[in-house]
Amino acid sequence: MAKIVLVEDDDDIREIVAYALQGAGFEVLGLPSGEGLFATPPPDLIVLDIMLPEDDGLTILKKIRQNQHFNNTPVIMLTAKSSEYDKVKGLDLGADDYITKPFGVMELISRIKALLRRASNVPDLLTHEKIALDHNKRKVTVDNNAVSLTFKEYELLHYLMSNVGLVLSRDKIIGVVWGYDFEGESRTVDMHIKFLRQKLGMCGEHIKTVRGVGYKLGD
Amino acid sequence: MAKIVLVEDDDDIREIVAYALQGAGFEVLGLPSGEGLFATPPPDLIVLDIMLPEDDGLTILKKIRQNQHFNNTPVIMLTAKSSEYDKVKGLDLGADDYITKPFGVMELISRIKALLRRASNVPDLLTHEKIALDHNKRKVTVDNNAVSLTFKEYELLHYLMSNVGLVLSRDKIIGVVWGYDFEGESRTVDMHIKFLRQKLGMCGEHIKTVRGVGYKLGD
DNA sequence: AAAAAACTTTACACAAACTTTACAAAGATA
DNA sequence: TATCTTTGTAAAGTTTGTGTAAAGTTTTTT
Repeated sequence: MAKIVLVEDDDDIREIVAYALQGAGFEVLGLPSGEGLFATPPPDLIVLDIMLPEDDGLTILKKIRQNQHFNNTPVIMLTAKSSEYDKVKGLDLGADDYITKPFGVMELISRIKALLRRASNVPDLLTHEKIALDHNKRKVTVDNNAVSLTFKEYELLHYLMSNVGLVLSRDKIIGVVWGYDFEGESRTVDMHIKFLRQKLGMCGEHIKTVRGVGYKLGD
Repeated sequence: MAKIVLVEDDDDIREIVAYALQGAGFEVLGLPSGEGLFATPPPDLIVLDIMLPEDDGLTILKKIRQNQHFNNTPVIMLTAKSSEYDKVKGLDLGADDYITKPFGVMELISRIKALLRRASNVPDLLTHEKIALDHNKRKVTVDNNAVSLTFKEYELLHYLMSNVGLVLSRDKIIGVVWGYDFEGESRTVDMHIKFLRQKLGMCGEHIKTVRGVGYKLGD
């Protein structure tokens, strides 16, 4: 079962949460401070109180992100302040999620599970017909042959493969791939579709034109 | 963070080294003699001057190794004499490493880190193609020939080798290798990639540029 | 204090990636 | 069929990102 380290200075809260997490099937190590956090092998996830006596939570988070062995460990920040500032600051430093006190234990558990799923080194793999896309490696293969794509081509294919069967309008595509501030109206999207179709070889024909609207993959 | 006790009689040296270690993120307790060493819980590591007024360093080391609570604590010996005799004697008694004065502070820090890593039983041998990286010894070889890397070059290569095949964005690289508070936006990362590629010789080409994103090793 | 090493910045060349233009082809409308 | 609209595509034009030399700065060593 997944190992979780819980850093929380308040003894009562720590005990209660630890108990609940154990009840949910996790292996829990509760720590009253960040001390000793790095003394053991990295857990699968860290729950970190933002308000700690010595080193505050953000400092510990920073250390986690700078540590070679811990920097990939997902972190959920626990905070009493719900002010936008703390949220943003925590997220920027690399917290994967945050939750404000008082929080329901069920909510914490479901967020932990979501995060574990997301972070579990199950490679982010999308496939359609003979096309495979590995998002961690940013690598695409057709029938097991590597295909080399440029930045925009890759982003475009990733968007298509994330929405197989759905029609994606030019506007949406431009928004997602080019960014919503993109201006020039022209054949740019079409061009990239063409390049993609070309590079995907016989799989290129799976990208279908929906006249008057946009494009879609499959179906 | 790791607690370190520094036993050194010279006030100046003690202050300077303690300051440097604190700057490196360690919690440091400086002692002018071995007295009081056993009064507190064992630290994560002890730096011990071999030349001390009363009990000399070797005697203290002996006591450390005989003490039930301290005998597993890693010890680095600090010595002015570089004679073989002292080295061997120190090592035989159970010092885990030694370093002769005058020493570079960076060297001390990296040896401390290596020792802490070694003591925390984190396995650390990374290889990729003909590149081998021994994280405990902090040594890199290409096709069994030692390659001498600077601090940042090493950190960068270590990060790459810890994530073979995965694309690492400049942001991530900066975060891990330079620290999240690094500011300057420039060609710094590229420069270090260049140096690395150069030093790795024919293996340099395994570091691949992923245009618009960052770099990756292999695949 | 001087010298060396490590690291960072600047500046610019160049190739890759991206965009536009212009027109051809295909589909829709009447 | 004639006409209008939308999409495909080749080729030319523009922008952007990366590589790298060289100079500048900081840190470490002598």
